[in-house]
Amino acid sequence: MSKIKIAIVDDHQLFRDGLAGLLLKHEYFELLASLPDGESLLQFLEERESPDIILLDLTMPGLGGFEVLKRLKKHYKKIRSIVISMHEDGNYIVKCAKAGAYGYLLKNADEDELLTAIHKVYRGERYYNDDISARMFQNLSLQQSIPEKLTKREIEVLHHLAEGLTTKEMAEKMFISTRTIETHRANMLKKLDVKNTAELIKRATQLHLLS
Amino acid sequence: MSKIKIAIVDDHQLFRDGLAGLLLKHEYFELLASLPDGESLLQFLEERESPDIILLDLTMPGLGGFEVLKRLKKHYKKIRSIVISMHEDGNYIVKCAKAGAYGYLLKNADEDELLTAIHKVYRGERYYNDDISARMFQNLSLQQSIPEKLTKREIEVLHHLAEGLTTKEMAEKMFISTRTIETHRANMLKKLDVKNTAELIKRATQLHLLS
DNA sequence: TTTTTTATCCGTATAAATACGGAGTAGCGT
DNA sequence: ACGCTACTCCGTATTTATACGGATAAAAAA
Repeated sequence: MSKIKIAIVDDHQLFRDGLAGLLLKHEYFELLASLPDGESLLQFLEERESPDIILLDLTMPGLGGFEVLKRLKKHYKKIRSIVISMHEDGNYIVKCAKAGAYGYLLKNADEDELLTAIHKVYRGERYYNDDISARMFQNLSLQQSIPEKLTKREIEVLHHLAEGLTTKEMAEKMFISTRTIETHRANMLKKLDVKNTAELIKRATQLHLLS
Repeated sequence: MSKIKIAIVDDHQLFRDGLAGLLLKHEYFELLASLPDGESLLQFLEERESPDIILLDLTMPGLGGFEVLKRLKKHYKKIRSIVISMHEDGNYIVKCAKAGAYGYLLKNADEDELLTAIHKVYRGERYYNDDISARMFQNLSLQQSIPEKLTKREIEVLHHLAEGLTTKEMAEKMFISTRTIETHRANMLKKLDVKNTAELIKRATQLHLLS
């Protein structure tokens, strides 16, 4: 029975070493490469043999994890990636799934979970544990609740709102009529399906519109 | 010259192994123990020799990192802890510093940074990199802006506010007068030093009062 | 070129929030 | 026992937000 060929891509050596140490303990894995960034991976893939699975960090200097996922999806369809990331936010998880990731683990996943994920993905299945799935669904549910995006001006008003400005103060600051501000506010309430400004600010925070 | 005696405490074996592998590469470190939780550490300290430095995770089942820090501060004054955590939030960093941590690293710290931290802390200095320090100061700055805590009732009103309820609706839901709600709202505006409800919700979110 | 979207502004009206002041009572801390 | 805090509720007033409807013009998309 052939070994599962794996490559690790993570800019933190500490973490790569830990992963490598674990993988080397199991004889049905073959560690092809342990690489510090996306560029190294792409170069490796051009010159050497392809792994079955890539264990991929997201936040790396230069070519980031998302970009790597997209390139793999486009040019190396047979390679399946499992993202191993610090980010728990549903945004990241959804973005990874869309970019072609076969699985998503947090960096605090334990050995059993990692092994399970690798085997499932190797078989062509997806791996997302219950917690990760819940975050993904919660994020998708949040995104679904926005039928429409906010416009540039609305975003600007939103930021001023969050700073505590009144409609009158915003109008003065933006050199437009209070009525215009009123319209922008009303439109945002409708778009984000909220009752008032308090709920608007909360929803906007959840949707990362106030960063 | 004696070796620096180190213990690792982290519930994730992957991470412990990575750390251990790195430490064993350097001959001026002596790895006394690699332990999965706080209870194991305390037991180890009772029966075996004390390390100079503990590399300590925060989020562990059973006895958590904060509790461990406090116990160490109280009973093992000579042992210095460096927290190594996933949490980037200033709240955690400040809480660790207060609980007695000598240093704080994120789990994505690289080898050089880890070594620097260990050496500095071994000399009795603190180790917080620029980014960690900035988050700490930002958090302290936020906390300083609250001269007073919110009361139980105020928190309850705050949550309802964030759900979009009006003063009238909250009064009905909480079986109290609208005037009472008005007083709670006014008090919160004063306590958190904000101008209106929009800014209140934003500030409350920053202060993690709406989790 | 046409249609849609975005940004602008209006009249009129009601609801809600904020602000100034005040007060009584129960529970908690010293 | 006393003082303080938290919670309760009030009168009066102004400011602000929200809601219903409407409109024009420029820019972008189809």
